[in-house]
Amino acid sequence: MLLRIDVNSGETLYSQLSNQIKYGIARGYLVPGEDLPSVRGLASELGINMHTVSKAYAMLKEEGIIIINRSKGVKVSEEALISRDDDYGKIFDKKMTELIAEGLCNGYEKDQFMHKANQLFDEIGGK
Amino acid sequence: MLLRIDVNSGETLYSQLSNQIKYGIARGYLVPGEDLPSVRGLASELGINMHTVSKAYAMLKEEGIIIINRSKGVKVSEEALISRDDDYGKIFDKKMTELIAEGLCNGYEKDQFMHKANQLFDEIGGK
DNA sequence: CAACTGTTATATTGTTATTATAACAGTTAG
DNA sequence: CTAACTGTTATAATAACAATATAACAGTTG
Repeated sequence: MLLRIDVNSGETLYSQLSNQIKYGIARGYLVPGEDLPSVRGLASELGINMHTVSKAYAMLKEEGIIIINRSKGVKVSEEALISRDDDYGKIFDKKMTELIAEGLCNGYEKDQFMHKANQLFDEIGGK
Repeated sequence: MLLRIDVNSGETLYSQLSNQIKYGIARGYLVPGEDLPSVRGLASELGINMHTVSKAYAMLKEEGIIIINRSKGVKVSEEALISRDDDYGKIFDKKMTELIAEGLCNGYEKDQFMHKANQLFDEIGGK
């Protein structure tokens, strides 16, 4: 899977990486069990520091999305698409509430929100 | 409207403020045309610095959500709930795509996403 | 043993967040 | 007119964070 980062996006590099990997899994570009590049390999490929990649991986590991083995490497968790963390519910609620509130302040009513969600799910290929 | 900030949340103070004001508008706690506290007043009330409040207000002004008058003060824009910024469409798409991808990685399928969105819209009182 | 894994440690640089003062310019009430 | 209020601008200090750079450590594998 192709990963790209933009140093001028305002978003931190590790956050960009983390988000793109999540998107890749959601989209099916990355499948559970699949190996991910090594921290050194990916850092070299992207032209960034090893620790920046390591931090992105650590965050994904914290969410249970990837599995890190100290000597074997990194792979997508077999349960990457399965609900497992109850604490995530609150985080998800907060994020969605923020998106809804901000959307409403920009003229996105419920109908439009739902329509856009449908559209994006279709693009991603979610069930 | 009651505003609260948490210095240990990880989220920046100005971002917390901005999000809460957006939520207040979406929820109807703040109505278009309504006056907002002065930068000094709100800073004092919250126990934070004037410039932190000013930054939050500047961001909301940038989004067209509030109106700032150098000598009269700050109020919610009359068009706070009306679509006006075409550039926001891309930002909204990106944010929702991130939420969908992350949700899928945590076991939130389309059905659950839609159900949660419906529920939160009901709570907020969106049409 | 050599080459690879992720991890840990230490240090440096640059940016951002937050606070602190102070001054400026426009508006409004007394 | 003055005093008290607006937001804005400037400058500075501190702390935290992001990113980089080296280096070493401890497992695993060919």
